[in-house]
Amino acid sequence: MDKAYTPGDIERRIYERWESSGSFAPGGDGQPYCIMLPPPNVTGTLHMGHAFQHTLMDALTRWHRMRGFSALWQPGTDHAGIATQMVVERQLAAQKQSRHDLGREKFLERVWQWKAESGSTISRQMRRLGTSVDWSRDKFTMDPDLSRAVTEVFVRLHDEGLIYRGKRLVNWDPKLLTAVSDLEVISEEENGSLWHIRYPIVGGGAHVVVATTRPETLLGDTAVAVNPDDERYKALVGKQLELPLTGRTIPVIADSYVDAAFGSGCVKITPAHDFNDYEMGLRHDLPLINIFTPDAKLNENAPVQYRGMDRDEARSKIVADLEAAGLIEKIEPHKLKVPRGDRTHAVIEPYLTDQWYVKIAPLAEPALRAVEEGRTRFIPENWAKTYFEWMRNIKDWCVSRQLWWGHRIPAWYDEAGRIHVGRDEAEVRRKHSLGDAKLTQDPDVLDTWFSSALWPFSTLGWPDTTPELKKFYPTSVLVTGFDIIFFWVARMMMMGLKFMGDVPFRDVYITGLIRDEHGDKMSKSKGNVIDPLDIVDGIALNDLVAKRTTGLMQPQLAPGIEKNTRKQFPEGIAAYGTDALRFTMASLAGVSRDINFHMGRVAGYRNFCNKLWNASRFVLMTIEGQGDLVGDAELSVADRWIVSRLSSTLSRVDHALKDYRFDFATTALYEFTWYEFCDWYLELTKPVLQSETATEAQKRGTRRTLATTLEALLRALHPFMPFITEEIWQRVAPVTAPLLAAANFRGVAKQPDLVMLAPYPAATDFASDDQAEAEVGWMQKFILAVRQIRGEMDIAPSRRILLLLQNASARDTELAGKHMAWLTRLAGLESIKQLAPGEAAPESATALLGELSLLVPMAGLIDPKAEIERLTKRIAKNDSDLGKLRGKLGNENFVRNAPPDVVAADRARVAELEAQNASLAAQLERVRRMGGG
RNA sequence: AGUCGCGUAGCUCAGUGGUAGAGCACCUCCUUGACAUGGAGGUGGUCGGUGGUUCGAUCCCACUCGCGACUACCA
Repeated sequence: MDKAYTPGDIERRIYERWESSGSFAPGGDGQPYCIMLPPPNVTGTLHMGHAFQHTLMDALTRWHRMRGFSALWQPGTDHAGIATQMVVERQLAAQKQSRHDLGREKFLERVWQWKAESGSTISRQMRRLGTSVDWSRDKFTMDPDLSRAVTEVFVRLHDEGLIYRGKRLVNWDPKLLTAVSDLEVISEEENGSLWHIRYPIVGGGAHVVVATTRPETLLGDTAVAVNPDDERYKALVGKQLELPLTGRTIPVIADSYVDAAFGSGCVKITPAHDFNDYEMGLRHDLPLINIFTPDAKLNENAPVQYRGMDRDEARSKIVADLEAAGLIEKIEPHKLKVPRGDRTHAVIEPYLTDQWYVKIAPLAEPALRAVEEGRTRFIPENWAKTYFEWMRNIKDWCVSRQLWWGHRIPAWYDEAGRIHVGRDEAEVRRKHSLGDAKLTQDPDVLDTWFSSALWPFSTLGWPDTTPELKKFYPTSVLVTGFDIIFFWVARMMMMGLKFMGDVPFRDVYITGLIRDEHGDKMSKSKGNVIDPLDIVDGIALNDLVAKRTTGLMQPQLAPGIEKNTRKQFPEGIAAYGTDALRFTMASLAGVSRDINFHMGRVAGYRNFCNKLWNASRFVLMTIEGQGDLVGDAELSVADRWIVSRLSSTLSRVDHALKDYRFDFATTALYEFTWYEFCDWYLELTKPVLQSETATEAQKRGTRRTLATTLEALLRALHPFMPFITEEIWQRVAPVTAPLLAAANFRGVAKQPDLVMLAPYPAATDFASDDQAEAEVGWMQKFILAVRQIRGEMDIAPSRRILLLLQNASARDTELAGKHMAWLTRLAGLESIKQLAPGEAAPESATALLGELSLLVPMAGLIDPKAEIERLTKRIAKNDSDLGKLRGKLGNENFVRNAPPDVVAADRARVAELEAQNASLAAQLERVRRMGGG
């Protein structure tokens, strides 16, 4: 094995082996376990959020697979209607073409072609991350079978009256020329103005003032509203006003929606261009005057001088004309929330159109109940509240989009304009006895999320009753971000309950959102995006700069981005490998909502990979050529200790993973590997293996423990770092195979070829050993105490020192004698000498281990001043602790009310500290007499 | 306005009704036969503030300050 772990070539080779062996498909007849991959956009690329979530899903899948579950991780991609169509339209625009130049059919061909070209990018990236999805079941939302499910759902919902067509105000994107759902509208505060406009009262000479943020919509006003209780305007209700610039008159109406305290207390009402006004219009039977074309230019309902103007241009002109007419009272700066399309950022226009809607209340109710009753569980459970909040206030879902890329709505119009819904044209004709009447299919497509909502069952073969559907639905867990609870999770719940009669998943694990190291969202315009594969493979600084500064929407940001990038990554990014990235991701997966990503963390786990690699190198070097591991073997206390520690680690991991605490699981494994296996156990094996007096059975016991512990550790780490564990395991497994076979381990006579198919180690596979833990614990404290003296006294590691034991108990004497070889080796001792009771000790630096004093003679080794300082510090620390404890014990309420064991523990602690301080004080006095003074 | 979350070491974060933890950073010593992507030791915190409950609060409760997210609405 090489001296350092180099991930690059190993990873590709191993993935290829896994995939070609068919090991990703659910095998065996174990309990089903299923995760649905949230389908990424087919033309997208993998970002940090994917890397994060996919790591967690892969860890869960591999963990269950190794535990004998029949585990399916279902992959697939989403057609992402708007996003994908926009990409292709942009490509066309570069050639000065629009989709209309091509026509629907040709345009769709282009999109399919683009899908074919770029669709493999994301799956290639997923493979690099070790993703163990069942590629043989890969799905795309517009595959024929999934499209069939979409049509089926639409038709059934329509037949039940849960899908209807209606004319009402929708969120209209004038750039895309399509309706979008409420969720696709992002409202953010922007600076605007509040225009106060005078509306003359008919026949009076007086006027009322209305305040508006959208003066151009004045042309569509059909009333002015006041609060019915507003004394100022009571007399005005029912009167007519002159609507400026239009020659129309409009009534003053009273409606309690109006807040008398805001502005002048008079509101202009434009029912065709504002959601609240629309509602008010319905209440008061007001006419609707639509003044916009679909691309938000003024139409023929506007006075002729404004027709054809863009809404912004019209605003300026109208304000100027009002001003000229003396009808502007004032203009104030005003902050307002501007609704924009989440894809186009165009200002969304409430617009009156015919659209298809899903009647949501009857679907939401069971979905709400399922979570209330715990049939689906949110983790962390707080997210259930967010879900409830939305589901209780949910509004009908506009599902039609005036796009071309997507699932065509299965509705046909006859020449009389009647609508017929059916699975296909033939069925429609049959069902409605339409003969060969001329039928035209609805040109619209469905919201992308409509098909996504069916994902948990459409991918498993619904509407057919397939074996997979029976086996894997409901799925085990959904892993996703909180940003799509409404878009996706809630809708899957509704559709799953409606069409499968059961929840789509038992658990919903909501992950945090990956941000940059400052907590900022990663975005192209901030220039802080990191491509996960650049962490895996590394990237040179100049390439990184180029990647971050090309294709910017605002090219003027490039210099700043370049500067920050060069500052943050002066050397570019090193090739840390997939396992380091994955371990980092898992270690970040706690309960918090925002996750700040630090490259330093990855470097740390890259080092961890290297540590594991080198520990394995040591184990293999130690074992190879040293004979058969099967045979008489005697386990040392260290051997029994590491096995016991492994057992308790595995128990921690098991609990952590059952709670989706990937951070705890990785910490447990990291601590065991580095701090127990490497720092202690490997060092403890050396004196045994190099000993001239140890028996062959003792050496075999240690070699065997080294091998089996490492082998189990590799299996335990595998869900988190699949590549390095597979690579090392391939070398270790042949060594341990005969042992496992001899023990008929877990009834598995034959070891599998891959660690990914090996059984996950269980805590119960390894013996707990309290006695070994106690003895090794004693040794550790002994060694640490000596090291502390060495460290603080700056004694070179190469310098062997003499250690004197004073006041040793029988047990101290026994353990010190029994473990002499370990103690001298790990503490860097020349020898250990036990002082007889009453025997005088030379001037020494002291450490205490309970009653036992460890003395390091100072002569020629230690500066008395340093020892005085050290002792003084220890005593001061003890005094401070003693002060607190005595205060506590002096409070009779504490002694009376606290649990007896707590009181007893504190008393014991006081006694111990007092004894220590007495001993330390005496020592201090002696050192002072000797050198200090 | 409503809902939710956060405030713990220089940084990023765990955590607990009973002696404050990790990683990174920092300081000292060390190339010793797995590993300098390493080893040994160390410095560093009134756990945002105030009050309450309790024998005891960083933890539970109330209030408060600061930060953030989401939902709705703002003429």
